[in-house]
Amino acid sequence: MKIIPNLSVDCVVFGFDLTKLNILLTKRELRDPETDALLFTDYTLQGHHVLENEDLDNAANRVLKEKTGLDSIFLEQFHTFGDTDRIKNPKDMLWVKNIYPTVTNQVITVGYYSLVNSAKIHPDKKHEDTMWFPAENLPELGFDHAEIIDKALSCLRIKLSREPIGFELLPEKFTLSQLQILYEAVLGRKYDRRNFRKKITQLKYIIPLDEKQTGVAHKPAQVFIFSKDVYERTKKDKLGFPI
Amino acid sequence: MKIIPNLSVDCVVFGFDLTKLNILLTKRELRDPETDALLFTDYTLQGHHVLENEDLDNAANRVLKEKTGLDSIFLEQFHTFGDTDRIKNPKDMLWVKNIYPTVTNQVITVGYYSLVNSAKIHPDKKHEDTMWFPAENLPELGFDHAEIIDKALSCLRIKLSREPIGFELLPEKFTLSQLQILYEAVLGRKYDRRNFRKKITQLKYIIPLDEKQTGVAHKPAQVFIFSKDVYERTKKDKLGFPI
DNA sequence: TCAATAAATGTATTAATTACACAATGCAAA
DNA sequence: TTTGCATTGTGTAATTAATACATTTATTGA
Repeated sequence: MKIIPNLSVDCVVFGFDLTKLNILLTKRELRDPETDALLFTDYTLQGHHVLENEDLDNAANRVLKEKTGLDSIFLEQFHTFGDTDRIKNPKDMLWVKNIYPTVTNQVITVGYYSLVNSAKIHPDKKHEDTMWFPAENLPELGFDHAEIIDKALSCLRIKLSREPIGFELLPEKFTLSQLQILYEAVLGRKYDRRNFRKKITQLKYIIPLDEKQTGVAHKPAQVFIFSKDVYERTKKDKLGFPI
Repeated sequence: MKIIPNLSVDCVVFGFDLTKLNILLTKRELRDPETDALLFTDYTLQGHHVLENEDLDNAANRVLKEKTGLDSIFLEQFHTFGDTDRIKNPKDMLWVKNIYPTVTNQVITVGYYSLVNSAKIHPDKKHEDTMWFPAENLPELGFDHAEIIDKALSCLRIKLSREPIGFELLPEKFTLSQLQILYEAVLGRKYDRRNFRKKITQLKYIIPLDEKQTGVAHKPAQVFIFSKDVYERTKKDKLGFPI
């Protein structure tokens, strides 16, 4: 399959480990082709060129599948980055010249973000250079990926404050505290415990189970599930979080 | 300047005529190259391929300038359409074959919407095929432009409900009724007159002038202006730290 | 001067948001 | 077995925002 040289997708994979928001990044190294000396190392998003005759959304799904092993996860297109000087940093220009010498210097990239429960991505031999970083504390990034991540996060915030997509970041069964920590981590603010629970428990699509948390050294919490089904049917009762 | 054959921008130009929301469309005709018989006619958005070495945002601005004469108006990227079967309607395939025989059949297009006060676009000899249609009552559209318009409108609604961008659609001086009609037209719902005014008049960045509407056959309304300046400053105030 | 039109205005009701503190549970360590 | 620790689970009052609703006023044109 031939790539389309001037078009790529980049995926910002957000993960939540029940504590904080993380972003999946892949280590990039450039070595001198002659001396093998390490020229630089940094981290990048999961991206790849779109293939000829491939839908854009499929390209994003393919990249995710290849880089994380995950299939059919939440994926949302958020912005397309098309400045001609996107690749302007000397290290990036060097990298492109070495790795993709055939690629035009004007590549536009379509940004997607996806939401996964971090536990689902195991540290994998095949992808040992790919790992989670706290969204609050990212390493040095390549290309314009810092900008792409900023935009992804601000789009995610708007989306999360309007639609119940946070469950994509949680295990199927979760506690209300976990849900609250998730909202706080993504939206970057705190909520009052009782007010948060009051709001959540009046949503019919967040359903309490007859089941408790196990293996914790304190009072175990009740566990809940999110019903997409009930949500779709009752979309009228809206979820709105003031940011 | 050479075009990039697989990349275009399409602009959904929204206009408001103090009554309803309109969309600017350009008539498209295809005639048989031999008999000159009219094969079909419909309407399309303002779009064009991106040029080599042109920033995406610049391409959108260029298209607007070319098609409407307008410069530096509100322009917002909202979605990129990249399905391989975007052009699947027989009439569109025929059109591409006739008009752009060199263009690959896989073109992705980046959607922008822009907001203008309709009065600013005069019916112009140079662009007599370009005209306004009520957003509620559009003619037959080419390509996937109906889908693009739907998405543009839903993105505009989200944006308008979060940020004061409606003023881009109004003349500099406007009345509160005009503003209300605008919000109703875009968001597709009605507001109570007194409640709407109560809400608006407590915003510091919507400033009453010592001036009244003239030439109307009823009690003239007070006129207001929007101060982007005040808005930017008061927005920042919200981010202050409590002591 | 009258009719028509849209502007301007206030109050009461309901709903949503915010602020706030302590007892109960289960595990782990002593 | 007792005690300490960590976290869950809960209610009420105060504030703010959203909603519903009707009459008088200024201007133009007939």
